[in-house]
Amino acid sequence: MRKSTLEEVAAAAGVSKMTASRALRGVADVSKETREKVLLAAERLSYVGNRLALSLSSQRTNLVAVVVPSMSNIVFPEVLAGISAGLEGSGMQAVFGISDYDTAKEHTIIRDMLSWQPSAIVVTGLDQPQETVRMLQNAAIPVIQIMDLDGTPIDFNVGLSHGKAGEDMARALLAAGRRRFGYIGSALNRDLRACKRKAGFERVLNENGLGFVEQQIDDAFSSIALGKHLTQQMLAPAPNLDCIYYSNDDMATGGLFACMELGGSALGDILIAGFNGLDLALALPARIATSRSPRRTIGETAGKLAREAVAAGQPSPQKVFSFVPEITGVSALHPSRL
Amino acid sequence: MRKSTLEEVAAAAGVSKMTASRALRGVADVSKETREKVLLAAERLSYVGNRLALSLSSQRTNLVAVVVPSMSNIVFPEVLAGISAGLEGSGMQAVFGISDYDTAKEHTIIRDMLSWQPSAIVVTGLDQPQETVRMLQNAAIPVIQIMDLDGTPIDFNVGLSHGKAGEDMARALLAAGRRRFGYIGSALNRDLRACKRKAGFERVLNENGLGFVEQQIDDAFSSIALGKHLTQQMLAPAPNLDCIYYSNDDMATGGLFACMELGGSALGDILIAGFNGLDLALALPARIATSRSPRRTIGETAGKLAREAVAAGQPSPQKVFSFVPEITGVSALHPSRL
DNA sequence: ATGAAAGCGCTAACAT
DNA sequence: ATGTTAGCGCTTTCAT
Repeated sequence: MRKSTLEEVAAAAGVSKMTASRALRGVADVSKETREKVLLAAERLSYVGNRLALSLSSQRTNLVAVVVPSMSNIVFPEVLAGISAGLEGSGMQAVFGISDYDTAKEHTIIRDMLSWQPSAIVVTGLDQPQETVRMLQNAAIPVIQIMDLDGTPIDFNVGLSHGKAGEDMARALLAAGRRRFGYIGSALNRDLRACKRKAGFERVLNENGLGFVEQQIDDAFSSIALGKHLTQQMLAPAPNLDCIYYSNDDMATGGLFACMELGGSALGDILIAGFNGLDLALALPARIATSRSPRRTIGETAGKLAREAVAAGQPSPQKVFSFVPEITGVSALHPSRL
Repeated sequence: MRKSTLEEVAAAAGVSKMTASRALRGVADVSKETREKVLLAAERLSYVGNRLALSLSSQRTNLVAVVVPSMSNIVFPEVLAGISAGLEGSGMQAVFGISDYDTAKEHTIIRDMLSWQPSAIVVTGLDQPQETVRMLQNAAIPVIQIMDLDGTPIDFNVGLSHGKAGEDMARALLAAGRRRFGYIGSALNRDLRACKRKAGFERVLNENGLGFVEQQIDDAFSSIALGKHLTQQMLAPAPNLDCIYYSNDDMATGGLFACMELGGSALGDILIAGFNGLDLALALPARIATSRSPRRTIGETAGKLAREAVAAGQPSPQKVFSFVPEITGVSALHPSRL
């Protein structure tokens, strides 16, 4: 069965293409009778409009392009769900691409997405290579950079400072009496935001005459299993640690599981600290420290920005939307160790 | 800065639109000199082709529409990543939509996606309402229904039988000596596949003269926190159970955490059984039973099917791709209770 | 190897 | 309230 066109619907309804178009779109100045005739014809032919033609003709799309680095932990899916929610009711459609934390791939994906003439584009982070930035600037649409705040935005910026998140966590842990820190991370060469958190954390340690006593860093992407494995490696020689800072909650959860299996002092004495405030982390049977990243809200804000920037005569005057993650689960050192 | 068009590139290169088009696409019969002139001009104008025009003109898109019910646990993001991977290198682009387990919303989303004239469409499940099925059939493109196998597919079908998954898990648990079962689930009115698993499980229990001793079912969507909460509710009166079957691994993980906090007999004696085989479930500090759904593979298979159905002269002759989830973590009942 | 003409399906702008 | 004309930016087809 061939797809039917507006022309066929119009013919079936005995009106012109234009009248059929207006009736279908619910535009003013179509008599009730005519509208019903057209709607009926469309129904009978199971007509589905062709957005390619619509958008080409009207010079506008309802598309928002979104590029995220990964789908393998729950953080970015939540951002995407937030964007979808922020767009809901606006008639706009998010189109997603996954860069796998690869800047070359990201460039290609952005290029492909731009070729669909989206009305706005959301990209993750502020550290795109120059040629990607140039391409985004040339696109002449609102560019919304999300998650990170540490850098120079092209246009709109919604996120948090990961450097500061690391600093804040370090300060909170120091205030709780922690002094002997380990660090466990992964894929730091690709996950720049995890890097910035680590750098911020280390900055504060250094200011206090401290540093990481132990480090375990792996090239693979973060996962619970990897966090568990690296923690086992770190704790095997029974180092004198009272806290381990992880690159994120997945890794930290693995760390907690490792401690639970080791039992004894590992569990009680070493505070596990992560980042994200995943639902998982909050439901864990033992407390871990974490900073809650407002990823859903970041998505929603980006979605709303996109619709405003497109719909209204004038886009939002506010360019930067800054969030500060809330720190939870920081417990004081066990009295016996003070 | 206005977006430049092919015409402008052609003018800048001193050739016709057609030649520029051929040069840009790398089509045969363009002299090397000319090609380079065009490429240079395109580069200078930072030309990005307009896919709307391309697709309208050529009557084909590189789009694969994908509709999933949710992004709030890791299962569907993994399916999406699989689809992206299965499409990689084909030049095709996946476009995602989220239905929130709402069939009306699903209908609208599918309609919207079809208006972009995708080359294939991937939808979750086999239980779309009739009018949605009709719309899909009228679209005259390959329809790939994923995840579920229990029902009548429109065209291609990639997934597993959830009824059978429930049956198999029940048999495995019975074989391990379990007899007193509880059930904990959520959103069963919307998550039809969880329903089918429960029904299959119950079927086998009934065949063996058994049934669920206790049930806790909530309307909210599944989450670790909800699984934990419902488990606490179920275990508060200390019922005599040796196994709890959960609607999925998120719920089951919450159940395990509840047991860990309760400690004592709850932890050792009650086997927690879920569904999906999440990485999380496999790294947990105590074993839970689960069936590993091959969600990534399902996604990849769907992606490959889409590209084959579109690219090749003839699409895959195989219409149904059936997977059987592997069951792990079923432990025998503690000897003292036999 | 290159170009000109026609048209994809729709809407904007301008009649009537 | 309805219709007509032109054109969105590209590719297809047919010339040359």
